[in-house]
Amino acid sequence: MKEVAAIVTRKEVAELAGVSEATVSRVFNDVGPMKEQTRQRVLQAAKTLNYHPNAIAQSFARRRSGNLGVVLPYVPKVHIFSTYYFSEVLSGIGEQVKASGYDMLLKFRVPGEESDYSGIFRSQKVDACVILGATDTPSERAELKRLEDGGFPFCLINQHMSGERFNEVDADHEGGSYRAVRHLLDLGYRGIAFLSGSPEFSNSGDRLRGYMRAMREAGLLPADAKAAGDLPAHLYYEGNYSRTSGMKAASAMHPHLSRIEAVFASNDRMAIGLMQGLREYGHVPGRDYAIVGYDDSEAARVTDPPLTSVAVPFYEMGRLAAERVLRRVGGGNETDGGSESFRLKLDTKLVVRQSCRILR
Amino acid sequence: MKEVAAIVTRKEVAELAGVSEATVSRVFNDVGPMKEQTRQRVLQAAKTLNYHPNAIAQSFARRRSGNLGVVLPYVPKVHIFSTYYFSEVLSGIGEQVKASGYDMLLKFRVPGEESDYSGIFRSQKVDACVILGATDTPSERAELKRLEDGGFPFCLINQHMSGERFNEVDADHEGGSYRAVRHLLDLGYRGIAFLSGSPEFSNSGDRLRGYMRAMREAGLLPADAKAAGDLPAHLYYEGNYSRTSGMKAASAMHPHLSRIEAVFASNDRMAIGLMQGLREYGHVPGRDYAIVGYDDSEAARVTDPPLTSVAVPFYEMGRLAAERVLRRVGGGNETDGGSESFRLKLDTKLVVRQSCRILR
DNA sequence: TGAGATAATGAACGCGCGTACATTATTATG
DNA sequence: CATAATAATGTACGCGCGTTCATTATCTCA
Repeated sequence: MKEVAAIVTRKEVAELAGVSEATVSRVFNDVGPMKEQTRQRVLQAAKTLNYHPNAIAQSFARRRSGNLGVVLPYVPKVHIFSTYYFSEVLSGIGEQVKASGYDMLLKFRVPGEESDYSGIFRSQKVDACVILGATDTPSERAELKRLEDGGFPFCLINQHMSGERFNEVDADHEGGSYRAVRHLLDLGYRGIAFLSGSPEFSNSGDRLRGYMRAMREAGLLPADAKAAGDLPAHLYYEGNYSRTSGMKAASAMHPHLSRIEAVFASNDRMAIGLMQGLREYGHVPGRDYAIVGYDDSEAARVTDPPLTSVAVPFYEMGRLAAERVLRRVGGGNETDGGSESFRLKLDTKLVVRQSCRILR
Repeated sequence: MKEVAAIVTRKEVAELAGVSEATVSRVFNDVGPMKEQTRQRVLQAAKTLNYHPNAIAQSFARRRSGNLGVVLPYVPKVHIFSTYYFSEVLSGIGEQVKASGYDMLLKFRVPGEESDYSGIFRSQKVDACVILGATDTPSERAELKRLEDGGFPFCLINQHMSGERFNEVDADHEGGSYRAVRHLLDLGYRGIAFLSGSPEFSNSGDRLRGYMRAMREAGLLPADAKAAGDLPAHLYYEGNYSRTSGMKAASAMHPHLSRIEAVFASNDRMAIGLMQGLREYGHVPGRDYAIVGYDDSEAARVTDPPLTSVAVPFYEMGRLAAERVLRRVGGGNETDGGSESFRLKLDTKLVVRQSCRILR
């Protein structure tokens, strides 16, 4: 390895081209009137010297970093990028960031630590941010309020905070959930259990709401049933969206299998874990019970049997969040017309595969 | 949304604390002798004003960005983060970046565009970079040579460029491949086909080499067989690491099924696609033929039957690449001892599941 | 040809830090 | 108590840009 090569500045370009530094700057920023001859001279000198403007100096002078921050929850040793939700959203964000001429700066946030959001903003290293994995807790709400009060552009993905005016991109989880359970009902299933994810995520509540709405309409729940606590114990289980928590749920579900004909799981991973766990009790999906997952991840396609699942457009959610928030900072080609918060809710869709046979 | 809040600089902190700006700087950087009383006064003033140093100004003054660049290939609309290899490596990089107090800046590189590597370096926006998805083509080699010549610290992952002194973190794909095929041989299989990935990746060549070594040693190939061209046509297929290319390979393989007892596929996705494709011809994996995948992705565990697969420590590869290259810039707690290039090759491991029964 | 208007370019300085060198304050020693 | 040494702090400036305002060059018109 050799010494780091000398950095070429606009000063050297100016000298070689026989112009001032301001002219070099003007040429590179396409600013003001410029004689074509001068312009060519500068560009030629820059090419000769292999000059690239120093991005840090530019950011500093412009008071704009050119970075879109993406805030991810940090859990040690967890392969966060390998989680379907995160990977799809990030892919969508990446697409938009590239299209908008921004760079994507990842920030890992340790859950529970304070001031991380505010610090992200105040250090000026990102112009805006998109937040994944936010939870609806009082301290996190307070931090987000601080960000909002400071006028810093950000957007939550897949996490609704009712009563706040935060920018959000979400999906119709209630609707997706409802359709999944209606599908099971239409196939003749009545004893339909629900495997929930962690309740601090708004989307877990949405899924539960959709499940309960469908069950109430089918007369399988009392008309005033509103919360998980109103469900019969044998119909409600909870995991943390991981496959292993799905396997654990299988153990909990095992004593009640005679009363359960179908299961609606809050994501594919838990559905898969549940299927694996129940198979150990000789209970075969698609034959002995029906199962619907959520997310329509790649894995849903390769299980045995392939999983009926609710498709959520995570990629598009990521892309839209990035697009909208970058518009707020004037990073794109247009400036957003107003300063009102934006709330988008994208449609979900049921993808039917072989995990649910016609029962009756 | 409100106006962006006024940014507090060290000037305001200095005024409130009754010291000079240099003292504020010293306190925040823990530099030089400092009276404890003065230090507390400064910290209190900073807290009162909610001061955070401006990261861009710091980077500029320090001539160091604090960013580790991660270069990813950009293919429009491809959900790159959802690919097992990328997601695992990125998770490992993320872990190390967090531990080293760096930020992770993603750069998408359009394959075929020139000067992207050099521009990344010259814009000074990253202090070092880790490159994923590099290919062994003359133009890309030339670009990497330019980076190396400029003394810019970078590291290739999973891509060996023979004859160069680039920093590399790789895995023993030849060994993993060899063990996979030996496993099939030990189970009694003789007609073992190979489904290769794209040949511009060095690791595709490694897998092929391992396959061929095992087959030669078993007397199933001539002693001088060295390249794909030396293989019988019915034993060699090529895909591009995607599941759909695996399904396509099933069609190509179908006419030769009577001569194929087992398949070694270059990654799990192609293995899965192949299994799905062959199942459409009534050919059932684990019963009618054996199959071994590569990567040991999550999907390998949920297929029917669960896939025997070679586990590659992508996460650890990412983590080590980041660690090593950040050491080069003095980003970690230690400075690397020398300026020699580093080359790491991590072990792979065969994980046996139910896709290969004992044949004879 | 001269004056006025417009185009093109240069000089100067700020952005918010880090730090070298200068200055001041404090402590130790004879 | 005076001097020397050391600790603590301040002044000034650079980092490489973007851009305002001043200056110079060029063009148009009477």
